[in-house]
Amino acid sequence: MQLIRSEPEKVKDAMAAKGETDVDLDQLLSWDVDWRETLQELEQLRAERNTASKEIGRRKAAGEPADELIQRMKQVSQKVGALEETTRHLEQKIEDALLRIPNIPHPDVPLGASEDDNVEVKRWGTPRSFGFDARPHWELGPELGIIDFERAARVAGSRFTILRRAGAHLSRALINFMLDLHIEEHGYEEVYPPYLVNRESMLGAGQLPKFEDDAFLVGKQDYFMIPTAEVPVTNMYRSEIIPAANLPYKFVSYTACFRAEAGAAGRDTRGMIRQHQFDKVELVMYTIPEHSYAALEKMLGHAEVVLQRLELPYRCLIMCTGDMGFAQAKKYDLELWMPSYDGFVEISSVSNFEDFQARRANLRFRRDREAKPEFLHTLNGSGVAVGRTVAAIIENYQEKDGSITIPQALRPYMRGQARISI
RNA sequence: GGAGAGGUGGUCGAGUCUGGCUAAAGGCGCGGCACUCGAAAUGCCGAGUUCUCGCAAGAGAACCGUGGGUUCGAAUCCCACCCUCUCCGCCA
Repeated sequence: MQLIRSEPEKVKDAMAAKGETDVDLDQLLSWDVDWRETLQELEQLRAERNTASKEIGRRKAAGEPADELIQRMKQVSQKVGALEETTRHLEQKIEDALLRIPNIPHPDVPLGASEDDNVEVKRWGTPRSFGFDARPHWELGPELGIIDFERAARVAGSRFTILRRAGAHLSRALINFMLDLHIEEHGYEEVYPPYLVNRESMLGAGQLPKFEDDAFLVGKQDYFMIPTAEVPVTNMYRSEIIPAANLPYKFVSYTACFRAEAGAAGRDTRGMIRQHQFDKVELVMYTIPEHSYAALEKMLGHAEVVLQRLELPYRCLIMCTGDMGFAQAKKYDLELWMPSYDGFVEISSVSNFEDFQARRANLRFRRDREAKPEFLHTLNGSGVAVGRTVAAIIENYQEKDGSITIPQALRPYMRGQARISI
């Protein structure tokens, strides 16, 4: 709010860059003025009431009459009540508007309206030339008996997958491989959080109020199924004040993720690219503000190592203002080469949220004992999405006879198995 | 699910019956100072958060799990909800 008061133009520019039109800033500013005016009046009346109440207490103790003062305070209290009502009303409107204002993009981020304006910053590996007709994972998987789409549809519906035998094993191997890599080589702490979270956590991570339709809401308890481990993990320290000496926190978390994919009807309907449920190994960091951009580059590197060890060709994009999302200040996407798409498919996105989530979730740190609490910065990145990696391995490592070679790095996690065949 | 107990500051813990003098005793922990060659022990002093007004010094308001209510006035009384603990039942 302070930023909006002092630099409304900057916020307006940011909203324009992200294509957000939800909030009328001038309206918001005028509510703010009203709020401060009524608040002043309210506080003055409360102060009056407080002193009078003390006086009443004193008089009663001394046996002096206080009826006339009490009568007067009745009036004052009534006014206080009315003013409290109006401030509360204004606060709610202001709060609601504030929650719908997007994060301000970092100055480095390219301006743009859509994914066409994203900038490719890196390409690693070369897509293999097969020398035969490469086939999609949604054919190879069922043929090998390692993916079962039909029965998944029977059991749950569309956009669900059943992995079987070597498919399930491959997925489990990937999870363990990624976790071990980030824990042992990159120094992350492993976290296994709840899959159901309360509304406050969704708000804190910036999923609400804007993206309520994308989440699954469970039961009458107001539990949301997590769309990513980012939600529980960035909320772990909600409303705590962390000593700066403890930072950065680096967490790696494997969870299933659940998404309604409400806006994606008809897209990626074949295969296991876009699912209501998928597995993901997620990286989350809490840093002090000066360190967050260096941490972003490091985290991006950590995600890249996964793909490099698996020897899967990928590219890295920096997302433009219009495509990067509501809560992020700067975001990279990693995209894997997917033969069936004859193109790249997102496998990881690594973002700096600066203090956007920290403000919502009230995540603070203290530089030293005397210092005032400040908001810290949060980052997260996929390290990486498991289901899509399974699909990419099947497609990129397929052989002419329809079998799948298992990447070297995964074999220790597959009891040495080198090939999946019928 | 049944029965009971409880949620107070960094932490432990009083205060709640009997509403006002309570930002809230006391202990521990923390910071500073004194004593000491240094340390321990001891003594003294100091530390909450958010918001509003103000250039500032400062003034004021709110906060005792959350939200309502009663009252001139609520940590304290009433209602609802959330959470924790103990016992019983059920359960992977």
